[in-house]
Amino acid sequence: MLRLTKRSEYGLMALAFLAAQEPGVYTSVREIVSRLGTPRRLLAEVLKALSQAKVVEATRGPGGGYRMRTPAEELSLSRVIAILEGPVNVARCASEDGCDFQEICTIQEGIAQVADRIKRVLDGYTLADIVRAGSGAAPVLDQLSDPASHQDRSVA
Amino acid sequence: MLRLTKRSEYGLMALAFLAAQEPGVYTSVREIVSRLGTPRRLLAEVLKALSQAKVVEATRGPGGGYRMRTPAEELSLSRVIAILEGPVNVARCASEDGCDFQEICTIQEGIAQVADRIKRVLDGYTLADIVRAGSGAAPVLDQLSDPASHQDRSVA
DNA sequence: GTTATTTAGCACTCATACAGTGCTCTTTCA
DNA sequence: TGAAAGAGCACTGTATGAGTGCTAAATAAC
Repeated sequence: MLRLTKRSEYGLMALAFLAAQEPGVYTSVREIVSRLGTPRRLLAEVLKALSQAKVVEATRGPGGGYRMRTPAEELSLSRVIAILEGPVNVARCASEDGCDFQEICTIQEGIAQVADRIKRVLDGYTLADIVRAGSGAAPVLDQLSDPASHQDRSVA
Repeated sequence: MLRLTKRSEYGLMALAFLAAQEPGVYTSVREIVSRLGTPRRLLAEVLKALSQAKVVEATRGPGGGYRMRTPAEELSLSRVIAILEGPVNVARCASEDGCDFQEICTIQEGIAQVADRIKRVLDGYTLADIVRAGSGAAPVLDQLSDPASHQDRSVA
């Protein structure tokens, strides 16, 4: 259905929040949840996953919590999504499993291209870009690679 | 999960097949299925939907079936997907319903940008492009707008 | 060392939507 | 009139997403 899961959304929200904190400071799940209003346990799981993937780091006990580990500028959207909902496979065709119709399917190549292009969009966006966009500024890579600006072939 | 549904895949396969037939000739579901190996009833539903959306046209009775109505060059991927699985909303944030965290969410803008960019990729790809790719050729718009070629910031 | 705080680990439930199928009706051509 | 083909209708099973409860282990403060 070509949509991000809540896990990814919550994860990105939490990461944006953590990235905005004082560097080095730990913020607890309780505190993040009280700000964002997301389901507590779910966010905890998301953060745990991000912690295991070394995107954030955790400390237990009073005063503990999470803080950024990977700089926002180096954290791609595709990485976050891969951690929270598995690797991005826009089409089964393009996935490792391969498609069931390999022999006769004429769209495989084309779909793979599309999937690849979407993948690259996600690769190209960093957490920093996401946050930046929220503050009004345009993401860094717009000038390099926005297909939109060149493209008016839309039919829909 | 950021993936196309089978409906879309089957639909695109069938459309590619129809687009490759003699212009004007009707091809029955039975025949398409016998070639593609997709589940019969499911493909029938998909084609019915495409017919109602005037992408293909149908005739009943012996010798009947489906044929293209919208030229492959004018049929965008996003249109097909919209018909077969509803409008593309990469993130709920970006959807019409709006997100539940509007007040505090700092990633909304950024996500909307990403969603928009993905949407444009899908807008920009036509059935003709998909088919072309399968025959070895590069899609028409690669030279205009492939972000990939400019972009090596991938972290993942 | 006891206590409070906080992450870690584990498994289950509920809701949604995707995938697939059976049967009958209507249209159309031979 | 009969056979072929799409149209209409609704249901079932499965996967995955979303959300929750409880307990254990670590750590800091007292």
